[in-house]
Amino acid sequence: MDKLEKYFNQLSPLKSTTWDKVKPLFTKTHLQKGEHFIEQGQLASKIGFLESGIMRAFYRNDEGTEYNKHFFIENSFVGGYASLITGQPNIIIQQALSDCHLWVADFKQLSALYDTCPDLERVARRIAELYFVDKENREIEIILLDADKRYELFQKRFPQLEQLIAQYHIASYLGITPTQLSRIRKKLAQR
Amino acid sequence: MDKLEKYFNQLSPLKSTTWDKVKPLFTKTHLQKGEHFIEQGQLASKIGFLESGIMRAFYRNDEGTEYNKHFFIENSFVGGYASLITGQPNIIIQQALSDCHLWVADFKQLSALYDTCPDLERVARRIAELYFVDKENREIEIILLDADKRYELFQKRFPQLEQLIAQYHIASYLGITPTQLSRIRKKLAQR
DNA sequence: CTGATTTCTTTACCTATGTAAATGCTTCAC
DNA sequence: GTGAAGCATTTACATAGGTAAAGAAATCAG
Repeated sequence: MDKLEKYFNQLSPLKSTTWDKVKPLFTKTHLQKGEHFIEQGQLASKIGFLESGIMRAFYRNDEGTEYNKHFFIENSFVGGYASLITGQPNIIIQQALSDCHLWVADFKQLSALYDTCPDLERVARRIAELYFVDKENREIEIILLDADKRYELFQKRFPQLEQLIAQYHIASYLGITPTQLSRIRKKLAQR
Repeated sequence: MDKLEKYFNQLSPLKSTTWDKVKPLFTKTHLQKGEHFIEQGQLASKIGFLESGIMRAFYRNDEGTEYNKHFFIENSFVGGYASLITGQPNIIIQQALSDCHLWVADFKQLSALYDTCPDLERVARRIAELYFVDKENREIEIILLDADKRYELFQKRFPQLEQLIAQYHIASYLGITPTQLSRIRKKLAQR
């Protein structure tokens, strides 16, 4: 769990006494390819730190249309963040796209430490802030860039990923159909 | 500045000693219709609380295409949030769409209080978290809903706004052209 | 009130992307 | 290695939405 400690510390240094309280809350977990970390409709309760593997977060509407909101690679937090924060039922499914190793903690226990460990709450604040900035950029990309450009951005942002996951997952992340992604790939290959 | 105090407190209660430190950082400001609160390219330094009026946050790319990311109505924070957080130059312009009354503070002075006032940092955390949830929902809407549905959502979310601002601002918020919005309005009127 | 300016709508045409179905191509279990 | 299942590509057609320009309506300055 060195990776987790490093991740925390680069956001904002944690006192060792805080880390001593945080550490025991996390237990090692394994997810097999295809398994879900969190389901739609339930209240989120746990937070995970992805040490290795690939996961996706996706939304599925009533008609069964899926949209891949995000891919997680190593050194990312997973969990129904919005549900944890708002206490509303979770609407985002998270699934392992490969075998995954995670450290998992109960979010209530973790956030209960905010009262006595302001340095931990600071980390939480920074995470929320950075997540927001991330989303803001993505929003602009979605609105202002066409799918060709978003595809190129995806390739830059997740260089390794394209080889490891299915095309239709990438298409869903880009907000288009596999058909359209195939057309785009053809066009780019011809240049 | 009662509204500001109320706003803080409903996110997470502030100690009165904290409020005593926060309050003097804010000074009253007026923006005329059309004035900018923050420009593209500069480092954000101030944060404002919109007491009355309407503002918009928009992105403008190299070709001059604008995208209205957000409308602010009374009781909202304005300011180059991403720039304040990351220290990178601001890319989002914020402009008054009507005469506006704001309370404005220097963000560095405000965030410097986090060290001594954990209750203030908690408010900051909650704001960041809620902003994130907001963006997450908007992302899903943009990808999965067509413009007709997004328009109806806009009308529900900002009931008063449609009368007060130009159609092309709404179109830009929806990520479409005024032409398309006009078509949608025509279609909806015929039902 | 009147002319000028801005905004909204309409039209004609074009492009990106969706849908559905057929065809290949991989991969994986056995 | 072989067959089945899943995946990617292609094709034909349909639709949402863009662009440009013109016309209609609303707003504003004097």
